Amino acid sequence: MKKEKVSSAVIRRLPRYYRHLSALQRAGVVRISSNALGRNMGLTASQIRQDLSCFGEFGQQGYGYNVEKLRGELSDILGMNCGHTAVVLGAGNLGRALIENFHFELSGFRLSAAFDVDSAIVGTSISAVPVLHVDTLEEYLSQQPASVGVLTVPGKSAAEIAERLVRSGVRGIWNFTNMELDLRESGVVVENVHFADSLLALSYMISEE
Amino acid sequence: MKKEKVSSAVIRRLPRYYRHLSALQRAGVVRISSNALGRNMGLTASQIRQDLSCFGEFGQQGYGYNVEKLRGELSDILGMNCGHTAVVLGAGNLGRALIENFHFELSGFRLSAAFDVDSAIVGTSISAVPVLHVDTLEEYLSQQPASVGVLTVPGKSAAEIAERLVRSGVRGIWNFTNMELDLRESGVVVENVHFADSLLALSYMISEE
DNA sequence: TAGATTGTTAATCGATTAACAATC
DNA sequence: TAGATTGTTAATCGATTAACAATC
Repeated sequence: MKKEKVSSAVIRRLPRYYRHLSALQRAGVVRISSNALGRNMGLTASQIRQDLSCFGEFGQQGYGYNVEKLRGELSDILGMNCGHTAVVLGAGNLGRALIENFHFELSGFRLSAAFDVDSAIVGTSISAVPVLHVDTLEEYLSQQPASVGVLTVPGKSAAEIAERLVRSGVRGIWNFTNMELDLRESGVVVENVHFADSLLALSYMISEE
Repeated sequence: MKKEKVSSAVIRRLPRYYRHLSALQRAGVVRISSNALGRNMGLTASQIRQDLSCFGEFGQQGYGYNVEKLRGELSDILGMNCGHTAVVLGAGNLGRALIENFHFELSGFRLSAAFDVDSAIVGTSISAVPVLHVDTLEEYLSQQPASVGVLTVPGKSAAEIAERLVRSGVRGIWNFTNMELDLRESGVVVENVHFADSLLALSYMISEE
Protein backbone atom coordinates (compact mmCIF):
# COMPACT_ATOMS: atom_id res chain seq x y z
CA MET A 1 0.00 0.00 0.00
CA LYS A 2 1.97 3.01 -1.19
CA LYS A 3 1.01 6.45 0.08
CA GLU A 4 2.15 9.80 -1.25
CA LYS A 5 1.22 12.22 1.45
CA VAL A 6 -2.32 11.94 2.63
CA SER A 7 -3.48 14.72 4.91
CA SER A 8 -4.72 13.97 8.37
CA ALA A 9 -8.12 15.41 7.48
CA VAL A 10 -8.51 12.81 4.75
CA ILE A 11 -7.31 9.97 6.97
CA ARG A 12 -9.91 10.89 9.59
CA ARG A 13 -12.65 10.69 6.98
CA LEU A 14 -11.67 7.26 5.68
CA PRO A 15 -13.20 5.29 8.57
CA ARG A 16 -16.40 7.30 8.15
CA TYR A 17 -16.55 6.40 4.46
CA TYR A 18 -16.03 2.79 5.40
CA ARG A 19 -18.76 2.93 8.04
CA HIS A 20 -21.30 4.60 5.76
CA LEU A 21 -20.55 2.23 2.90
CA SER A 22 -20.99 -0.72 5.25
CA ALA A 23 -24.39 0.61 6.27
CA LEU A 24 -25.36 1.16 2.63
CA GLN A 25 -24.28 -2.34 1.76
CA ARG A 26 -26.31 -3.79 4.65
CA ALA A 27 -29.25 -1.78 3.35
CA GLY A 28 -28.84 -3.45 -0.03
CA VAL A 29 -27.60 -0.41 -1.96
CA VAL A 30 -25.52 -1.53 -4.93
CA ARG A 31 -24.25 1.70 -6.42
CA ILE A 32 -23.95 5.28 -5.22
CA SER A 33 -22.77 8.55 -6.74
CA SER A 34 -20.43 10.92 -4.95
CA ASN A 35 -23.37 13.29 -4.87
CA ALA A 36 -25.69 10.88 -3.06
CA LEU A 37 -22.96 9.74 -0.68
CA GLY A 38 -22.20 13.36 0.09
CA ARG A 39 -25.81 14.05 0.97
CA ASN A 40 -25.75 10.93 3.12
CA MET A 41 -22.66 11.98 5.03
CA GLY A 42 -22.91 15.74 5.03
CA LEU A 43 -19.96 16.28 2.70
CA THR A 44 -19.66 17.75 -0.79
CA ALA A 45 -19.43 15.41 -3.75
CA SER A 46 -16.28 17.23 -4.73
CA GLN A 47 -14.59 16.45 -1.46
CA ILE A 48 -15.44 12.78 -1.68
CA ARG A 49 -14.02 12.48 -5.20
CA GLN A 50 -10.96 14.45 -4.16
CA ASP A 51 -10.43 12.26 -1.09
CA LEU A 52 -10.78 8.98 -2.97
CA SER A 53 -8.49 10.17 -5.75
CA CYS A 54 -5.62 10.04 -3.23
CA PHE A 55 -5.77 6.28 -3.47
CA GLY A 56 -6.85 5.42 -6.96
CA GLU A 57 -9.78 5.44 -9.35
CA PHE A 58 -12.66 3.51 -7.88
CA GLY A 59 -15.62 4.93 -9.77
CA GLN A 60 -17.00 4.86 -13.22
CA GLN A 61 -18.22 7.84 -15.24
CA GLY A 62 -21.95 7.96 -15.61
CA TYR A 63 -22.43 5.25 -13.01
CA GLY A 64 -20.83 6.24 -9.72
CA TYR A 65 -19.29 3.79 -7.28
CA ASN A 66 -20.11 0.17 -6.64
CA VAL A 67 -20.80 0.11 -2.91
CA GLU A 68 -19.36 -3.31 -2.20
CA LYS A 69 -16.26 -2.72 -4.29
CA LEU A 70 -15.54 0.70 -2.77
CA ARG A 71 -16.05 -0.67 0.72
CA GLY A 72 -13.53 -3.39 -0.10
CA GLU A 73 -11.04 -0.87 -1.42
CA LEU A 74 -11.40 1.17 1.74
CA SER A 75 -10.83 -1.85 3.93
CA ASP A 76 -7.56 -2.43 2.06
CA ILE A 77 -6.58 1.23 2.31
CA LEU A 78 -7.29 1.22 6.04
CA GLY A 79 -5.11 -1.83 6.54
CA MET A 80 -7.98 -4.00 7.69
CA ASN A 81 -6.65 -7.00 5.79
CA CYS A 82 -3.11 -6.90 7.14
CA GLY A 83 -3.70 -9.47 9.86
CA HIS A 84 -3.13 -6.91 12.60
CA THR A 85 -3.14 -8.10 16.19
CA ALA A 86 -3.74 -6.28 19.45
CA VAL A 87 -3.12 -6.80 23.13
CA VAL A 88 -4.93 -5.00 25.94
CA LEU A 89 -2.92 -3.53 28.78
CA GLY A 90 -4.98 -3.22 31.93
CA ALA A 91 -8.10 -5.36 32.36
CA GLY A 92 -9.96 -2.99 34.67
CA ASN A 93 -13.41 -1.68 33.89
CA LEU A 94 -12.49 0.00 30.65
CA GLY A 95 -10.18 -2.75 29.41
CA ARG A 96 -12.85 -5.30 30.22
CA ALA A 97 -15.53 -3.24 28.49
CA LEU A 98 -13.42 -3.08 25.34
CA ILE A 99 -12.62 -6.80 25.43
CA GLU A 100 -16.24 -7.78 25.94
CA ASN A 101 -18.02 -5.24 23.79
CA PHE A 102 -15.71 -3.82 21.16
CA HIS A 103 -15.48 -5.98 18.07
CA PHE A 104 -11.82 -5.77 17.20
CA GLU A 105 -12.31 -8.24 14.38
CA LEU A 106 -14.71 -5.82 12.64
CA SER A 107 -11.76 -3.45 12.34
CA GLY A 108 -9.48 -6.21 11.12
CA PHE A 109 -7.72 -6.87 14.42
CA ARG A 110 -7.31 -10.10 16.31
CA LEU A 111 -7.20 -9.51 20.07
CA SER A 112 -4.74 -12.08 21.34
CA ALA A 113 -4.30 -11.37 25.06
CA ALA A 114 -4.83 -8.99 27.94
CA PHE A 115 -2.35 -8.13 30.67
CA ASP A 116 -2.91 -7.03 34.24
CA VAL A 117 -1.23 -7.07 37.65
CA ASP A 118 -4.25 -8.26 39.63
CA SER A 119 -3.66 -11.85 40.71
CA ALA A 120 -7.42 -12.29 41.06
CA ILE A 121 -7.89 -12.12 37.29
CA VAL A 122 -4.50 -13.22 35.94
CA GLY A 123 -5.00 -16.74 34.60
CA THR A 124 -8.67 -16.21 33.79
CA SER A 125 -10.19 -15.40 30.43
CA ILE A 126 -12.50 -12.57 29.41
CA SER A 127 -14.60 -13.41 26.38
CA ALA A 128 -12.08 -16.08 25.47
CA VAL A 129 -9.16 -13.66 25.72
CA PRO A 130 -6.56 -14.90 28.23
CA VAL A 131 -5.50 -12.49 30.99
CA LEU A 132 -1.77 -12.78 31.62
CA HIS A 133 0.48 -11.16 34.18
CA VAL A 134 2.09 -7.99 32.91
CA ASP A 135 5.46 -9.31 34.07
CA THR A 136 5.24 -11.75 31.16
CA LEU A 137 4.55 -9.03 28.57
CA GLU A 138 7.99 -9.00 26.94
CA GLU A 139 8.20 -12.77 26.87
CA TYR A 140 4.73 -13.04 25.33
CA LEU A 141 5.29 -10.37 22.68
CA SER A 142 8.60 -11.92 21.62
CA GLN A 143 6.61 -15.06 20.75
CA GLN A 144 3.39 -13.38 19.59
CA PRO A 145 4.13 -9.93 18.20
CA ALA A 146 1.31 -7.41 18.38
CA SER A 147 0.63 -4.57 15.98
CA VAL A 148 -1.08 -2.43 18.59
CA GLY A 149 -1.14 -2.12 22.36
CA VAL A 150 -4.43 -0.93 23.81
CA LEU A 151 -3.48 1.17 26.82
CA THR A 152 -6.14 1.06 29.52
CA VAL A 153 -3.87 1.09 32.56
CA PRO A 154 -4.02 3.72 35.32
CA GLY A 155 -2.40 6.99 34.26
CA LYS A 156 0.56 6.56 36.55
CA SER A 157 1.64 3.33 34.81
CA ALA A 158 0.98 4.61 31.30
CA ALA A 159 4.46 5.92 30.47
CA GLU A 160 6.23 2.80 31.72
CA ILE A 161 3.95 0.34 29.93
CA ALA A 162 4.06 2.41 26.75
CA GLU A 163 7.84 2.30 26.85
CA ARG A 164 7.81 -1.46 27.28
CA LEU A 165 5.38 -1.85 24.39
CA VAL A 166 7.64 0.24 22.18
CA ARG A 167 10.68 -1.86 23.09
CA SER A 168 8.65 -4.98 22.36
CA GLY A 169 8.01 -3.80 18.83
CA VAL A 170 4.41 -2.66 18.62
CA ARG A 171 3.68 -0.33 15.70
CA GLY A 172 0.95 1.66 17.40
CA ILE A 173 -0.53 2.47 20.79
CA TRP A 174 -4.23 3.06 21.23
CA ASN A 175 -4.09 5.31 24.27
CA PHE A 176 -7.12 5.50 26.54
CA THR A 177 -5.25 7.00 29.48
CA ASN A 178 -5.34 10.71 30.09
CA MET A 179 -1.57 10.89 29.79
CA GLU A 180 0.13 12.43 26.78
CA LEU A 181 2.66 9.93 25.46
CA ASP A 182 5.68 11.42 23.74
CA LEU A 183 6.91 8.66 21.47
CA ARG A 184 7.85 10.91 18.57
CA GLU A 185 11.36 9.60 18.26
CA SER A 186 10.38 5.94 18.55
CA GLY A 187 8.40 5.94 15.33
CA VAL A 188 5.49 4.32 17.13
CA VAL A 189 2.15 5.91 16.29
CA VAL A 190 -0.06 7.02 19.17
CA GLU A 191 -3.80 7.35 18.71
CA ASN A 192 -5.33 9.13 21.69
CA VAL A 193 -8.83 8.62 22.96
CA HIS A 194 -9.05 11.41 25.50
CA PHE A 195 -12.54 11.18 26.95
CA ALA A 196 -12.12 14.42 28.88
CA ASP A 197 -11.12 16.36 25.75
CA SER A 198 -14.19 15.07 23.99
CA LEU A 199 -16.54 15.96 26.85
CA LEU A 200 -14.96 19.40 27.23
CA ALA A 201 -15.43 20.12 23.53
CA LEU A 202 -19.09 19.19 23.99
CA SER A 203 -19.23 21.34 27.11
CA TYR A 204 -17.93 24.30 25.10
CA MET A 205 -20.47 23.74 22.36
CA ILE A 206 -23.47 23.57 24.67
CA SER A 207 -22.27 26.58 26.67
CA GLU A 208 -22.09 29.11 23.84
CA GLU A 209 -24.10 32.15 24.74
CA MET B 1 -19.59 33.87 27.31
CA LYS B 2 -19.95 35.53 23.91
CA LYS B 3 -18.43 33.85 20.88
CA GLU B 4 -17.89 35.30 17.44
CA LYS B 5 -17.22 32.32 15.27
CA VAL B 6 -14.59 30.03 16.62
CA SER B 7 -13.39 27.38 14.22
CA SER B 8 -13.73 23.75 15.07
CA ALA B 9 -9.95 23.34 14.90
CA VAL B 10 -9.56 25.90 17.68
CA ILE B 11 -12.31 24.35 19.80
CA ARG B 12 -10.60 20.96 19.59
CA ARG B 13 -7.37 22.47 20.88
CA LEU B 14 -8.95 24.19 23.88
CA PRO B 15 -9.23 21.04 26.03
CA ARG B 16 -5.60 20.25 25.23
CA TYR B 17 -4.54 23.69 26.41
CA TYR B 18 -6.52 23.16 29.56
CA ARG B 19 -4.96 19.75 30.13
CA HIS B 20 -1.40 20.94 29.57
CA LEU B 21 -1.88 23.99 31.76
CA SER B 22 -3.28 21.76 34.50
CA ALA B 23 -0.18 19.58 34.30
CA LEU B 24 2.07 22.64 34.37
CA GLN B 25 0.25 23.99 37.39
CA ARG B 26 0.58 20.66 39.19
CA ALA B 27 4.28 20.78 38.38
CA GLY B 28 4.47 24.18 40.08
CA VAL B 29 5.06 26.25 36.95
CA VAL B 30 3.86 29.81 37.54
CA ARG B 31 4.32 31.50 34.18
CA ILE B 32 4.86 30.33 30.63
CA SER B 33 5.43 31.99 27.28
CA SER B 34 3.57 31.01 24.13
CA ASN B 35 6.92 29.82 22.86
CA ALA B 36 7.56 27.44 25.75
CA LEU B 37 3.97 26.20 25.77
CA GLY B 38 4.27 25.58 22.05
CA ARG B 39 7.36 23.48 22.52
CA ASN B 40 5.54 21.63 25.28
CA MET B 41 2.51 20.86 23.13
CA GLY B 42 4.03 20.59 19.68
CA LEU B 43 2.37 23.77 18.36
CA THR B 44 3.77 27.05 17.13
CA ALA B 45 3.79 30.03 19.48
CA SER B 46 1.96 31.94 16.81
CA GLN B 47 -0.90 29.49 16.76
CA ILE B 48 -1.31 29.56 20.50
CA ARG B 49 -1.48 33.37 20.58
CA GLN B 50 -3.86 33.35 17.63
CA ASP B 51 -6.08 30.74 19.29
CA LEU B 52 -6.25 32.52 22.63
CA SER B 53 -6.94 35.86 20.96
CA CYS B 54 -10.35 34.48 19.95
CA PHE B 55 -11.41 34.82 23.56
CA GLY B 56 -9.56 37.79 24.98
CA GLU B 57 -6.17 39.01 26.10
CA PHE B 58 -4.79 36.73 28.75
CA GLY B 59 -1.07 37.43 28.54
CA GLN B 60 1.28 40.23 29.31
CA GLN B 61 4.04 41.53 27.07
CA GLY B 62 7.52 40.60 28.21
CA TYR B 63 6.11 38.13 30.73
CA GLY B 64 3.92 35.56 29.02
CA TYR B 65 0.94 33.90 30.63
CA ASN B 66 0.23 33.19 34.27
CA VAL B 67 -0.45 29.45 34.27
CA GLU B 68 -3.10 29.43 36.97
CA LYS B 69 -4.92 32.43 35.54
CA LEU B 70 -4.92 31.10 31.98
CA ARG B 71 -6.10 27.71 33.17
CA GLY B 72 -8.95 29.46 34.97
CA GLU B 73 -9.86 31.43 31.86
CA LEU B 74 -9.91 28.25 29.82
CA SER B 75 -12.17 26.52 32.33
CA ASP B 76 -14.61 29.41 31.92
CA ILE B 77 -14.33 29.35 28.13
CA LEU B 78 -14.96 25.60 28.10
CA GLY B 79 -18.08 26.00 30.22
CA MET B 80 -16.67 24.04 33.12
CA ASN B 81 -18.20 26.42 35.65
CA CYS B 82 -21.73 26.33 34.30
CA GLY B 83 -23.01 23.69 36.70
CA HIS B 84 -23.55 21.19 33.91
CA THR B 85 -25.14 17.87 34.74
CA ALA B 86 -25.10 14.52 32.99
CA VAL B 87 -27.03 11.27 32.98
CA VAL B 88 -25.77 7.95 31.66
CA LEU B 89 -28.00 5.89 29.40
CA GLY B 90 -27.13 2.24 29.57
CA ALA B 91 -25.23 0.85 32.55
CA GLY B 92 -23.57 -2.05 30.78
CA ASN B 93 -19.84 -2.54 30.69
CA LEU B 94 -19.01 0.75 29.09
CA GLY B 95 -21.53 2.82 31.03
CA ARG B 96 -20.33 1.26 34.23
CA ALA B 97 -16.69 1.89 33.30
CA LEU B 98 -17.45 5.56 32.71
CA ILE B 99 -19.43 5.90 35.92
CA GLU B 100 -16.75 4.24 38.02
CA ASN B 101 -13.61 5.56 36.35
CA PHE B 102 -14.28 8.75 34.47
CA HIS B 103 -14.19 11.82 36.67
CA PHE B 104 -17.05 13.87 35.33
CA GLU B 105 -16.50 16.46 38.04
CA LEU B 106 -13.00 17.19 36.68
CA SER B 107 -14.70 18.38 33.50
CA GLY B 108 -17.24 20.41 35.45
CA PHE B 109 -20.10 17.93 35.22
CA ARG B 110 -22.18 16.42 37.98
CA LEU B 111 -23.32 12.91 37.11
CA SER B 112 -26.77 12.64 38.63
CA ALA B 113 -28.17 9.27 37.53
CA ALA B 114 -27.87 6.28 35.23
CA PHE B 115 -30.67 4.52 33.40
CA ASP B 116 -31.00 0.93 32.28
CA VAL B 117 -33.60 -1.70 31.49
CA ASP B 118 -32.00 -4.55 33.45
CA SER B 119 -34.10 -5.21 36.56
CA ALA B 120 -31.04 -6.80 38.18
CA ILE B 121 -29.32 -3.43 38.48
CA VAL B 122 -32.23 -0.96 38.50
CA GLY B 123 -32.53 0.25 42.06
CA THR B 124 -28.84 -0.23 42.84
CA SER B 125 -26.11 2.39 42.85
CA ILE B 126 -22.79 2.44 41.01
CA SER B 127 -20.20 4.61 42.71
CA ALA B 128 -23.04 6.43 44.49
CA VAL B 129 -24.87 7.08 41.22
CA PRO B 130 -28.40 5.67 41.34
CA VAL B 131 -29.46 3.34 38.52
CA LEU B 132 -33.06 4.01 37.52
CA HIS B 133 -35.34 2.31 35.04
CA VAL B 134 -35.27 3.91 31.63
CA ASP B 135 -39.07 4.03 31.69
CA THR B 136 -38.73 6.79 34.28
CA LEU B 137 -36.34 8.86 32.13
CA GLU B 138 -38.80 11.57 31.10
CA GLU B 139 -40.23 11.87 34.59
CA TYR B 140 -36.77 12.16 36.09
CA LEU B 141 -35.47 14.72 33.60
CA SER B 142 -38.55 16.90 34.06
CA GLN B 143 -37.57 17.18 37.72
CA GLN B 144 -33.80 17.11 37.30
CA PRO B 145 -32.83 18.51 33.92
CA ALA B 146 -29.55 17.28 32.46
CA SER B 147 -27.21 19.19 30.19
CA VAL B 148 -25.85 16.07 28.55
CA GLY B 149 -26.95 12.49 27.97
CA VAL B 150 -24.14 9.95 27.83
CA LEU B 151 -25.27 7.37 25.31
CA THR B 152 -23.86 3.93 26.08
CA VAL B 153 -26.86 1.84 25.08
CA PRO B 154 -26.77 -0.90 22.43
CA GLY B 155 -26.74 0.51 18.91
CA LYS B 156 -30.27 -0.64 18.16
CA SER B 157 -31.71 1.50 20.97
CA ALA B 158 -29.54 4.52 20.25
CA ALA B 159 -31.89 6.42 17.95
CA GLU B 160 -34.91 5.98 20.20
CA ILE B 161 -33.12 6.99 23.39
CA ALA B 162 -31.46 9.93 21.66
CA GLU B 163 -34.86 11.12 20.50
CA ARG B 164 -36.25 10.87 24.03
CA LEU B 165 -33.27 12.78 25.41
CA VAL B 166 -33.82 15.53 22.88
CA ARG B 167 -37.51 15.80 23.78
CA SER B 168 -36.52 15.91 27.45
CA GLY B 169 -34.40 18.98 26.82
CA VAL B 170 -30.77 17.91 26.94
CA ARG B 171 -28.37 20.29 25.21
CA GLY B 172 -25.87 17.69 24.12
CA ILE B 173 -25.42 13.98 23.57
CA TRP B 174 -22.11 12.27 24.21
CA ASN B 175 -22.50 9.39 21.80
CA PHE B 176 -20.51 6.20 22.45
CA THR B 177 -22.64 4.02 20.20
CA ASN B 178 -21.50 3.25 16.68
CA MET B 179 -24.67 4.81 15.32
CA GLU B 180 -24.63 8.13 13.52
CA LEU B 181 -27.27 10.35 15.13
CA ASP B 182 -28.85 12.93 12.88
CA LEU B 183 -30.12 15.61 15.25
CA ARG B 184 -29.21 18.55 13.03
CA GLU B 185 -32.66 20.07 13.14
CA SER B 186 -33.10 19.65 16.87
CA GLY B 187 -30.30 22.01 17.80
CA VAL B 188 -28.88 19.39 20.14
CA VAL B 189 -25.13 18.96 19.81
CA VAL B 190 -23.77 15.46 19.26
CA GLU B 191 -20.21 14.61 20.21
CA ASN B 192 -19.25 11.23 18.82
CA VAL B 193 -16.76 8.85 20.36
CA HIS B 194 -16.47 6.27 17.60
CA PHE B 195 -13.95 3.74 18.87
CA ALA B 196 -13.84 1.92 15.54
CA ASP B 197 -13.04 5.12 13.62
CA SER B 198 -10.20 5.80 15.99
CA LEU B 199 -8.76 2.30 15.71
CA LEU B 200 -9.11 2.31 11.93
CA ALA B 201 -7.23 5.60 11.69
CA LEU B 202 -4.48 3.99 13.75
CA SER B 203 -4.65 0.91 11.55
CA TYR B 204 -4.13 3.10 8.49
CA MET B 205 -1.17 4.85 10.06
CA ILE B 206 0.65 1.68 11.05
CA SER B 207 -0.05 0.07 7.66
CA GLU B 208 1.62 2.68 5.44
CA GLU B 209 4.12 1.03 3.21
C1' DT C 1 -26.89 8.02 -28.45
C1' DA C 2 -27.85 11.27 -24.51
C1' DG C 3 -27.45 11.77 -19.73
C1' DA C 4 -24.85 11.06 -15.84
C1' DT C 5 -20.94 11.13 -13.28
C1' DT C 6 -16.21 10.54 -12.80
C1' DG C 7 -11.15 12.27 -12.02
C1' DT C 8 -8.60 16.33 -12.16
C1' DT C 9 -7.31 21.06 -12.77
C1' DA C 10 -8.25 25.74 -11.32
C1' DA C 11 -10.40 28.99 -8.03
C1' DT C 12 -11.68 29.99 -3.51
C1' DC C 13 -11.68 29.83 1.09
C1' DG C 14 -9.87 29.25 5.66
C1' DA C 15 -6.25 28.13 8.82
C1' DT C 16 -1.50 28.46 10.07
C1' DT C 17 2.71 30.92 10.25
C1' DA C 18 5.57 35.01 10.09
C1' DA C 19 6.45 39.63 11.13
C1' DC C 20 6.34 43.58 13.97
C1' DA C 21 4.71 47.56 16.54
C1' DA C 22 3.18 48.03 21.22
C1' DT C 23 4.41 47.63 25.88
C1' DC C 24 5.33 45.27 30.20
C1' DT D 1 16.18 50.99 30.73
C1' DA D 2 16.79 46.82 27.67
C1' DG D 3 15.01 42.43 26.74
C1' DA D 4 11.17 39.69 26.27
C1' DT D 5 6.88 38.66 24.73
C1' DT D 6 2.35 39.84 23.69
C1' DG D 7 -1.79 40.76 20.34
C1' DT D 8 -2.63 41.57 15.69
C1' DT D 9 -1.97 42.38 10.86
C1' DA D 10 -0.06 40.50 6.63
C1' DA D 11 1.82 36.54 4.04
C1' DT D 12 1.78 31.81 3.21
C1' DC D 13 0.19 27.51 3.00
C1' DG D 14 -3.13 23.86 2.60
C1' DA D 15 -7.73 22.16 2.22
C1' DT D 16 -12.22 22.58 0.21
C1' DT D 17 -15.15 23.73 -3.52
C1' DA D 18 -16.23 24.65 -8.31
C1' DA D 19 -15.78 23.75 -13.04
C1' DC D 20 -15.25 20.85 -16.92
C1' DA D 21 -13.30 17.72 -20.32
C1' DA D 22 -13.33 12.78 -20.60
C1' DT D 23 -16.07 8.82 -20.96
C1' DC D 24 -19.11 5.15 -19.38
